[in-house]
Amino acid sequence: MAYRETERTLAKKADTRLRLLKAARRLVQQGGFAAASASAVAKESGVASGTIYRHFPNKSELVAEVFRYATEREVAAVAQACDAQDLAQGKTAADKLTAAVETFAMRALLGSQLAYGLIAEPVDTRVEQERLRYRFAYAEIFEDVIELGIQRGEFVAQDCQITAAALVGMLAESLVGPLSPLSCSSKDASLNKHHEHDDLIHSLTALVLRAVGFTS
Amino acid sequence: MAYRETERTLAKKADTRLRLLKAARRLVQQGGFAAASASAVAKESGVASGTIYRHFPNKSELVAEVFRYATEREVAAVAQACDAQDLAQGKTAADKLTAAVETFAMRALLGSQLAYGLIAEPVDTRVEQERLRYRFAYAEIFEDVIELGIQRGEFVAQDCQITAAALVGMLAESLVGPLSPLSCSSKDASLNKHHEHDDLIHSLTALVLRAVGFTS
DNA sequence: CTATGAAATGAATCATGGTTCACTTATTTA
DNA sequence: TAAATAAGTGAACCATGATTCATTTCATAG
Repeated sequence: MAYRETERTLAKKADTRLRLLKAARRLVQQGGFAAASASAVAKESGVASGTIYRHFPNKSELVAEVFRYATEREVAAVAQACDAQDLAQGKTAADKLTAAVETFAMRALLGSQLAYGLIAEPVDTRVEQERLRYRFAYAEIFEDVIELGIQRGEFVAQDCQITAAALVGMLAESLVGPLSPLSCSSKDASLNKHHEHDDLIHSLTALVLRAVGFTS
Repeated sequence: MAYRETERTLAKKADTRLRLLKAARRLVQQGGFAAASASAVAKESGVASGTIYRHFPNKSELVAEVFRYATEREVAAVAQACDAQDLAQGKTAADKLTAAVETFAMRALLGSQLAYGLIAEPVDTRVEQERLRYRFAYAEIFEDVIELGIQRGEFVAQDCQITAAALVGMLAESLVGPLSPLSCSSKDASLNKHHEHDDLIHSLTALVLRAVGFTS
């Protein structure tokens, strides 16, 4: 015999795989999923196009993994912001919901290209599956908070699932959808951006609180 | 000289063009825009694929025209439902908004494949432009009603544009989005469909009224 | 050094679906 | 009927981008 996988070779393989994923992510962050063609990913990570298929069964799986990874970060951030509003410290369900919306919105506004990719950009069926989970994940966070708010008498009684889905759609449309102030936005050079962002976020939190029937 | 366009030839030409549009629409209603490939449209309307290009500069324009036509019907229906709630007859802005939401929702639920195509299905850039107008058109209807409601003291003061966009996203997501009760829906055979539809619509109207800060 | 298994290469190939165009058919007027 | 003009045809063509695979390079162990 004469060959066996060793730590070193294994590490190198893992490294190449990771390089591919990171290159793809970089491309998505810059130009959306459309910019992450197989050859572009290969070039960006400094390997040949065929190499992709040594590490992934097909391009969709590579992209799906990028999507999943990016997604988990986003959802985790929102969940964390939500959990950080500790009821024991006198915080309310409304505080939790507000934190969730603010976090979602802030992150979407800052990484707008990524947000567009995750939320709105046309993707193939395989990746659309991941997006489905992604939206469900958000909806579940909202659902839990809304349920909590109802139990605590902060929010009006309602079908939490429908409201949660509606909130996801609401945020998606107003933050990255075609009607978003961003995509419609003029030429301004990020001077008033902060103001605009803050205004938008305030409007959205107010809107969401009203939607769940929060009565201050 | 020896040839001139006459009424008959002109009519025949218009007829073929119309046949193409109708065939395309039929395909979209059944299987979304994905089902309306050039050759499918040609086959469905009983002509050769090349004929399409005698009547449209390219496929996108044909599809865009189908989209625009379908869209105008939808928007008109909502606008009309809205206008039908005559303030002089003691109706309120809330009545108008409710009618708009109900109409939007009902139509989306009944023609779900078309709704999916108009609202959510991935389409090419040219058609995406039409979708932009489509969403704007809805948003404008909502915006006007919200403004009216604020003036009349029915709704809370708010940024009407943001709310309007958010409402569009809300309806889109809960009616045809991946989280829609429909796409998640089980196997049920349209027996309880009506109930489900009604429940969903009631939830949505209530949600929307809360969102605009309507206080009954 | 050499045999062996795996990773990398990248030009060639495939798949999909829109678009072209040389040619045929239809309609109209002299 | 002939000339003129336009509509219709559909196989060939093209563009895009994923995928394959014969070949080469690399790492390991005897």
